[in-house]
Amino acid sequence: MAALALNHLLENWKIALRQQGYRVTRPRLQVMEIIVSSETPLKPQDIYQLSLDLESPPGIASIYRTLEMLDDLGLIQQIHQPGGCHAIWPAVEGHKHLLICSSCGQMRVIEGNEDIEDYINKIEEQTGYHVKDHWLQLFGTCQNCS
Amino acid sequence: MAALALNHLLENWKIALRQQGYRVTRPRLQVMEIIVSSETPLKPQDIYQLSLDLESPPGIASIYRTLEMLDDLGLIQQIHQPGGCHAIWPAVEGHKHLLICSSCGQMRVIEGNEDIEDYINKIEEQTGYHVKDHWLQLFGTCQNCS
DNA sequence: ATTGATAATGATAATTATTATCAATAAGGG
DNA sequence: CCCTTATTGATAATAATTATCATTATCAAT
Repeated sequence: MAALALNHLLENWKIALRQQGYRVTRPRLQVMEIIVSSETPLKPQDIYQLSLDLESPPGIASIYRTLEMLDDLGLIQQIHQPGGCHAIWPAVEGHKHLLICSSCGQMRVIEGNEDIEDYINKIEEQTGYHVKDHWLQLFGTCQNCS
Repeated sequence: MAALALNHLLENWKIALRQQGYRVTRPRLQVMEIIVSSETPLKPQDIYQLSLDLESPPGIASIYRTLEMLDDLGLIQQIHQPGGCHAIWPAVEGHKHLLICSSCGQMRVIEGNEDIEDYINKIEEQTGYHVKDHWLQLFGTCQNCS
């Protein structure tokens, strides 16, 4: 991330904190700087390890508290990666997609579709990435629950 | 899941175990039955709780060991749900999608696209679900790593 | 069907991750 | 520069997962 955009994001976060009545403290700033400076998604323990290089690192509890605050403010989001979640389901063949009811938890597996392939091809052209796999999950309400 | 399809899946799993030299034991059967009978994705502790209703429930360690085995055999997959992962990233506005390099971990945020909307509309018609949100993540190799 | 080699189990200790507690500290309005 | 009180750090408590090891049970070979 470019340093300018990075500082801009950090300034916006500080403003958001003050607007919601949160104090801008050194431990919070340390955690926020680590997050916005990172090229990759970080877990709480990742942040803790990185913070140990600082002169006066925050306590582990403050890291969790800061993450909870940032989440409440909608300033961070979860990233779902292979190995990251512990809920399991029988494996399905090929590129099926998942449809989950937010109300009752029921899950349906639906056929993958070429519509997505077109989209992925476009992204590969635009970014130079070679896409090998994709996950699509849809969240909503099933007929029973609506 | 219909009882017939359920039993068929379980039989296939037992065959897969034997083919790979794993023994088919009672604790493994108990865990596998709970998984294939479930309407919703289950976490290890969910399975443990459900197993306590059985006459002679497996030990917690056997549940984790069975899950590891099923994962090695490719018979189960992880399901990613809200609150399930702990990796975080600055929140993005709107329906952006994620492009993650499997090699270096670098992540890019890309614009959501109407191509996906068409696909979702089709799914809503087919299933009767009302889709409120979606996640799309693409995994591959960035230009640097390829 | 019985035996025997050994994979697998159960019980539990150890480890790791997260949350709760509370006296001491520091942010920021007045 | 105070004063109020939100926040912190240290650590205890809780929860989840993994490791250990003597005992048990599977299943191939007889």
